This record gives sequence, structure tokens and C-alpha cells, in this order.
Amino acid sequence: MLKNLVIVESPAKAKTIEGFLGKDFIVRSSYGHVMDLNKTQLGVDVDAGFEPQYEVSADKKKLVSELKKLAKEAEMVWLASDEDREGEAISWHLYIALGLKDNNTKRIVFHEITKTAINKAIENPRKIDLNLVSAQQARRVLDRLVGYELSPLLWRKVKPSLSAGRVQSVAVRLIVEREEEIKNFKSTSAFRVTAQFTFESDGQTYQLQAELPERFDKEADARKFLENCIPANYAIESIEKKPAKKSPAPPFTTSTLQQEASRKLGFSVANTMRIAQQLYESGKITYMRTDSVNLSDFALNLAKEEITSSFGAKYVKIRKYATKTKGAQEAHEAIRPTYLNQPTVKGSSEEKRLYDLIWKRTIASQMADAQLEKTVVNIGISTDKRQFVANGEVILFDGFLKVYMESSDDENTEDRQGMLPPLKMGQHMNLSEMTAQQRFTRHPARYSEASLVKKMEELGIGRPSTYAPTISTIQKREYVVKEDREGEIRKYKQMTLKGGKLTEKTASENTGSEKSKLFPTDIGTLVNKFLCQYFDSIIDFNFTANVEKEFDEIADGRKKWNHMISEFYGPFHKKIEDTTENAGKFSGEKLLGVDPKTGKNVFVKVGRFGPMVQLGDTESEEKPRFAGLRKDQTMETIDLDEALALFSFPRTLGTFEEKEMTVAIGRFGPYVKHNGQFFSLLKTDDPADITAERAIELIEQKREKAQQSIIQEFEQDAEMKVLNGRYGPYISFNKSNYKIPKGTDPQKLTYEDCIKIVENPDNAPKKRFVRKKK
DNA sequence: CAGTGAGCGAGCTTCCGCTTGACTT
Repeated sequence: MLKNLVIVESPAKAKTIEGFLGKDFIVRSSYGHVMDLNKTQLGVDVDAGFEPQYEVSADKKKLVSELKKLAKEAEMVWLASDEDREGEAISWHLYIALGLKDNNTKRIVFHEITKTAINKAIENPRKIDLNLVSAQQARRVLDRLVGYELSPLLWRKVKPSLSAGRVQSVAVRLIVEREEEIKNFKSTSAFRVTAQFTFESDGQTYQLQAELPERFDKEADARKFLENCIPANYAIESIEKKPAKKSPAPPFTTSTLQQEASRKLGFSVANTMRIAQQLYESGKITYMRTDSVNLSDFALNLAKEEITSSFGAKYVKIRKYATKTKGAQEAHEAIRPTYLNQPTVKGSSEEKRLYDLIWKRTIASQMADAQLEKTVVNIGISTDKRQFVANGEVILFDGFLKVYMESSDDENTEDRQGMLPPLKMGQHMNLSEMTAQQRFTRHPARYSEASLVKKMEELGIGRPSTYAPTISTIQKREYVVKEDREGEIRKYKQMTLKGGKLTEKTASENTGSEKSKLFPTDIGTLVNKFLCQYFDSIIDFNFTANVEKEFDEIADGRKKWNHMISEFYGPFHKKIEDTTENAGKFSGEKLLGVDPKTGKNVFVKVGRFGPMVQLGDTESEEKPRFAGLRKDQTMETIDLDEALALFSFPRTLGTFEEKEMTVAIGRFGPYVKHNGQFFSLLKTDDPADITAERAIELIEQKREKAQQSIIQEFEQDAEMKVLNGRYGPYISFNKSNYKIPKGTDPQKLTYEDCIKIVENPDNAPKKRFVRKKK
């Protein structure tokens, strides 16, 4: 007879806990939520007090029936999902789905996975907190109503398959608005003057770099200053030293881990989470989806021991960090190594690097402050009232800097301040070189995936478990693209004073280049404009923060969840109806000009398949012509000539092997079509002036490549081939592809083997349109 | 590392938050 069944959310956690509890307990996992609103409908009965229509999720049916069976056999079921809103709902859904009864069900919670914590939890069971469940229900229903009423409106007014939601639409808004700021940014320039000095002290020669605090807006003023310095003498007029300290950053949360892994290791947000998951599953780190900066006493003790033995007792400073994050629920610890006495782990190089980062950050968070001495030196100019300034920094005690220093998003990283040479008051300085260089102000930085997560966390939008999926959703919907972009060459002026002579030159620098940054697309910009115009309250940056306050009131029992929803839904739904009724198509249509050949109007707008140009009016007798924009074109920047060029496809290039070659632009970019086959143009090829010779070259190149990928061909049947593809060898037959069973040598397959594989109904080709959900 | 390649229309699409697999042909 089974005595106790414990259910937690994560299987890795289940495994660990089972070890602590002994043979009277078996521990299983719910793998997150087990029930959700019906997916194909609204899933909320609006007329019946917003009654949610829950069902066991399709992928949880099997699991739920297994758990149900175990629950029946058990004397006591312990619901041990996380201690937050979602966790409470998971317990409640388990209670319903497993048909549990009050007399054999207990709800327990723990924040750290140690034997003591678990035993303490078992000794202090409670009941499911139905107010907290109601708060989750309000959250769930609100998100469903917003998402499932706004999205269909977008399908009607803008373009099919689009989506909108409380979280993703704000993420898109941030990116669109940042791009607008950048577009409207006016760069100004000023001259920055730096000087390189040398001096003698105790028979040695030293160098000193200094800067003039003042910037000159006008070139003439900078020149005047430099000219004025030609006959000058320089000497130290003051030396000021003051102590300073630096403190370590708190341990990692999901958001800060994503940011640091992006800055220090160049990982994408999704990649970081995938690697962290692997570390978690192999027991090397604690849970990776958390908003807490808290470390358990167990971890603090280990940190103390580790720091003491590696660096000495004076490096230890145990600290308790408190979260500053809006809406943090802190059901878990911060992300830390399970065993802090292991500075390295086995695994892939990515796992090692991420673990190293986590280990260092955790250890550093419990180390002493670094003690610094900052020095400011003023150097007087005999011919001018102004002074040059040299800054120095000396580390008196390194403290946590011994292991870890957080990096910053700031791109204008100042030159690192180092140690200054030995200096004395009145010390005479020889100028070796003085430069006035024109510097330009920079526009606000575009978001990277990680800096967007940071911003969302600040606004309290999204949760640790959704940061990475949200970022992938807005890219999948093509609201946003992650790209590198080349910068532009910009000229700047530089004046140099050296050896008593002033020289001037104009040099150039590359500016504005971007790497892995998020850019809004035409669709993203248009959808954002639509939502701003009709649903500004939903994409307001404070919307989430405001509803969170109400969720808290529901959790405290001060407010009924469906009253809150009702107050929101009334005006919201009315706005949906009004907009459905009264707003026209929202296509972003713009008149580019008139086609000189036909005299017809040329427009650019968003159509069924995305941004396109249109030749002729929609209302006119004659049907207008349409053509999609190329990937490298945008609605905002396309001009009349470029638009007209798009109507010149498909265009005949000539004949090759007695068949016609045409060039056209398709879904995947420009291509050449020949004898029913397609050949993509390279990025360097311009479809507007591609020649027949180049087209033939492309055709032959592709044939050669196809030849190389052939592993086997068969005399009996030209349709049957064994090919080498992206996922390894496969069989191609009648335009369908088939997997080769594991352990088979593709070289040795006979024609008969291939027929067998192709005819096996298990290998029947899957239907093409099966697009993954999400 | 392969191949993909529309057309003005039938039926489809969609949210957020909690969890991992299964595995591309």
C-alpha cells in the first residue's frame, strides 16, 4: 500500500526530493500546469460571470490518468507545487483533475530543496488558498480575453494570423518606439581635447594622459584653444585623493543571467535558457526560472567555506539581497551552483562557460567590497585659465573583484582608468601631443534580446518562464527581426598640436553598425500603430502594473475576481465592437506617385501576404497589379522608381538548353526559373540587371551541388535516390522524403530496401501544412 | 548540410504562464 504521494512541478525536483523523503513517499511531477482554458474557443463564459472552461491539456491526459491512479492508492496526497499564484492554481487543478478529497490532501510549500526544508514543510501543511487561485484565474481570464478578442480584430483589419497580447504587444511597442526615437534623433558634435604629457621624476621618464573637461561646440573655438597652447607651460596644480568602494552585484535571476550571458558570452536568450536547463537537469545548478535574489542558508554556508579556503577569511562578507523587481513572486532561490565548492563542472563547453559565470557571480555576491583610491589631478596651462584633468584609480583591496565584475550595456565605455605615475605638486609637464577631435552624440541604443528582457522586467511585464518565449513569438510573427546592420562612414575633424605645430586633418570612422539587435518590421510598426490608435490602454506601459495591484487585492480576499474582470471587460469589449464596426482596413497605404507609362497611381501597403506595391486604384474598373516588397525593402523607405521596378517581374532572360529562363521575386527572395526548377539568386546578385550568363552559372552551380549530395542512384528508377541532407542521409522518392532507420548504412541500401522504407505506412510523409503551434 | 517558389480566395490563425521532451525527411 502506497502511503504518501508528493506532487511537485518539475521532474528534476521530484528526483531530488524523493531521495530526502525515504521509502514511505513517492514523488511525481505535474510538468507545470495540467489544466487550461479550451484552446479553440474563447474558453470563458462571458455571460455566466466569466466562468472559465477548463479542461485537462491534451499533452497532459496520460500523465493525469497516471497520477489519478497513484492518488487513489495513496493514503495521503501532498500537493507541493511552487508557492506563488501559478503554483497555487496548479495544486487546485490537480485537486480537481485527480478527484482528490479534503481528508487525504495536504498543500505544502518550500523555497529551498534541502532535507530540513522539506521535512519542515511536511510538518506544516495547509489548505489550498482559494483566494490566490482566484487571483490566478483573473490573470488567466484577462490574458485570454485580451489575446482572443484583439487578435481576430487584427486578422480583419490588418492581416491574417497576427496576434496581440498584454505582454507581446508591449514588447513590440518598446522596439517600435525606440526605432522612432532613433529616427528623430539629431546628432550634434563637439570637440574633445586630450593631451599626452611626459615628465621626469627621480631620473625616470613617465607618461600621463589628461583630458580637458570642457567641450568646444565650434571648430574655431577648439582651434583657438590649441593655438593658444602653443607657447604654454604645464604644471600640476592640485592632486586630490579620495577613497571609494565597489560592491558586488546580487546573485543571478533569470533576467540578469540572460543579460550577462548575452554580454559576456554572446548567448541568445533562448540559448542561455536551454543550457541552464541542461545544468539544472544534471543537478549542477538550482532552478533557472526565478525572480529571486535570495540564497538559502545552506548556500551561504557553503559560500563562506569556499571563499575562506580559496581566498581567506577577509574576503568573506555574507549578504542578504532583497529584490527590487516589480511583481516578483520569489517562489525559488536565486540561480546558483548546487554545490559552491565545485568551481568547474563536466559538460559541453557552453555548459562549462555558463556554469563558470554562475559560480563566479554567486561567490562574488558573498565577498567583501573592493576598496579603491581615486585620484584627480589638475594640470594648469600657463596661457589659459582652464585645466587638464587626469583621473586614476588604484585598487587597495580587490575583494569580490578577484572573481567577478558585472559588465554593462553602456556602449560608450570610457577608457579604463588605471594607475597614475608618481606625481608631485608643481611637477612640470612636457606636452608631447594635444588633440582636439570632433565627437558626435549617439542615438539611444537599440534593444538586444537581453536588454529588452531587462526593460520588460523593469515594467513588470512577463515572467521568468516567458521572457525567452515572448522574444521568440514577436520574431515568429515577424513584428521584429534580429539582425546585424552595417554602419555608415562618417567624417570627423581632428586637430593635432605637436612640436609647437598645429596640423589638421579630416578622418573617417564607421558609425551606427549594429550586431544582433532588434528592429521593427513594417508589420510590427503597423500593428503597433493600430493598437496605439484604438487600444492605447492595453499597451500602456502601466497596464500590467495596475492589474497586478488588483490581482493582489483578489489574493488578499478584498476583491472578487469576476468583478475585477467585469469592470475591465465592459469597456474593452465595447471598444472591440466599435472598432470592428467602424474602423476601415488598416493597411498603412501610402501613395508613392504616378507611373509615367500608364498614368496610374502607385501605392505601397500591407496586403494579405505582407508589404506590397499596387499599380492602379482599387476602385477602378481595371484590376490593379500587385507585387510583394523584397526582403531588403521597407514601406517607409521605398520610392517610386523602386516600386515600379518590382512590376517588371517575372522577366525573361533568354533560353538555356532550349528552355526559357525567367527571373522573379518569390517568398524566399529573387530566383531564376528554368525548366520547372528554381534557382535562388545570391545576395550579391541584383534581380533588376541579372544577365543570362549569370543565370546559367547559378543553374550549373546548383546542379553540381545536387550531384555532390547524391549518395546513391538506381538504374531501375530515376525517382529513387539516397541523398545527404541537413539532418543526415535520407531517401527521396517522387518528391517526398523518407527517414532512413537508425543504424543503417546509406551506402549499402539496395533498391528493394528503399522500396520497403517508402512503402512502410509508418514512414508516410507528414502533411506539409502542419505548422507547429505556439 | 536541403529545398522552398502565392495571389486576391476556403478555412485557418490567436493569449500568458507553468513544465519538458520529441526530433524535423
